[in-house]
Amino acid sequence: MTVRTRYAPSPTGVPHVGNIRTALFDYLLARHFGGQFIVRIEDTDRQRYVPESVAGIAESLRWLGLEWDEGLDKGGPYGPYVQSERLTAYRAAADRLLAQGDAYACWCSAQRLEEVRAEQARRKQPPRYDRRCRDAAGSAAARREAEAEGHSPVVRFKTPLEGTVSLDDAIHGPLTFDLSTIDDFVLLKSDGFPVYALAYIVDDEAMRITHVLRGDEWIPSAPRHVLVYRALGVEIPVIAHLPRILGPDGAKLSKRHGATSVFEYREQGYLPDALFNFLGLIGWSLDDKTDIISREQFIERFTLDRVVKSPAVFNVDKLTWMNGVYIREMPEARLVETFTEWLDRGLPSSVARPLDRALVGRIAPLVRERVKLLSEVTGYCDFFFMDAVSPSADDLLGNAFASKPADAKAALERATDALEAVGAWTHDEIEVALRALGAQSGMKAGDLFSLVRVAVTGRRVTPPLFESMEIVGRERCIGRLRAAAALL
RNA sequence: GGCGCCAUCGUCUAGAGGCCCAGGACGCCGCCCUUUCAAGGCGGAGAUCGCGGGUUCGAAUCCCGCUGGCGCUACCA
Repeated sequence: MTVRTRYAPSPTGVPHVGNIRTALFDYLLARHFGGQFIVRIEDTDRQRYVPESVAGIAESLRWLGLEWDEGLDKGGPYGPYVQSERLTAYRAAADRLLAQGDAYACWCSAQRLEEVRAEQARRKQPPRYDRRCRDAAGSAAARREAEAEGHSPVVRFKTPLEGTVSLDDAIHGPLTFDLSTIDDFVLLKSDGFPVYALAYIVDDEAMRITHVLRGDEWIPSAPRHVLVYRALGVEIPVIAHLPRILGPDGAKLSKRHGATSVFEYREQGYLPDALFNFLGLIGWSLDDKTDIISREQFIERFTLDRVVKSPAVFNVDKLTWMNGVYIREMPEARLVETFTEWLDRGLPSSVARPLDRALVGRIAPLVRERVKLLSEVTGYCDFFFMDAVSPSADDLLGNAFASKPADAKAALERATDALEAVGAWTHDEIEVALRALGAQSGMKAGDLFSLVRVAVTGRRVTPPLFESMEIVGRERCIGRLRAAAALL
């Protein structure tokens, strides 16, 4: 039997990293066993439906490199892969349950349901449907009211009153629930749309899904699902409830903790490879020491039995570190391409486009090991691209010259002279000249260098100075040195 | 209120009775390298394995109880 997993998001907003981690595990499990990874849209909640988010889901999956085999824009043999287009199947399943006596029509109004719950709350009873429509008399009465008010019925599952239900979770092991705590839940809403518990089971069967992965907030409703599987005569797939991803305070990861959307991470300059690796390590591990893991390795090694039960806090610092690792390990050509993209976005419009790739190619080696986020690239190398820089006097003087600007000005002038005299404009020659100047003028080398650094780059923190100067070129360096001297 | 899930350094985790007075990684702190910042190297602090009982010659690992955190309790997923 081939393994078929599915990622079944609700199109209600932007793709959340917690959600996408489930997709990642679905993907890995399917690939590990050489099976199929399917994406199905669960748009049965018409209130929360956001049409544009379907495209966002596809985009985030593609960006992360979670290529699917069926669904979304790909179609496939078991389509449609959108629940709103499968309504007849749910209706048919509901009718079957109705005919079998496993379900019944409930005519109670939303208002009555609310009143019942309020009353139960008042009495400190667990809020639950009171099963008024479960028997003929109650149903008939409710129906008269409903028809007077003009509202349609829902279909409810007729939950057995006593006994237990169990399921064997692939991660949590056996889970058992008391039927007396489960009420008669809704299967089909009055608008004709199914509720999750009916829709996913019908679809998973139709689509031959073998493994269901979802967040463990679903555990409490799992027994209902077992009831539906049985009533429908559907074989229960492997069910795995994944540990959730939390914010630093232990609560559900949300906006107030920082970025939650996959796109926000992309915007901040995280690499898909890094996010893939990081997310793959939330709730799963390869062994006791490996944390940089290639996609191939993930696929080769991923199994459900190494998924942990406990929830995990999303540790952005580690993601950021990991992103730096991936940037450092990126092949040269791809690095240049990536840096060029980010520079194109980040550099002021005064810099001529298209950007000089050869130049980026010379800069990249100097910058790659200092960058943790791609969004930082521009800040490290804008001065290579600009005609002039505009350092502040304070930055120029730093601590060393704070009280003696005249000395700084003199040093800048002497540096200008020394650099004009340099033979070949290479970083070695530049360094020799500047060191000689430092030694003969009695300045600390570091003080002189940082003065020159700010003058040439406009910044206090930069890639290595001499290599940078070599790339910036003699003309521009000397011009910037003069401009800086004039500033003091 | 009811039901449920979870519980090893701040964080992610390794650990499936002796290899563990608990290993790795991020972060943090030192030192080295060094023209800034990184990267890199070396070292360090950091977990009475939530608590209390058992079982066992021996428990982070098995059992029971407790506590804490979190979740569910919708015609949302």
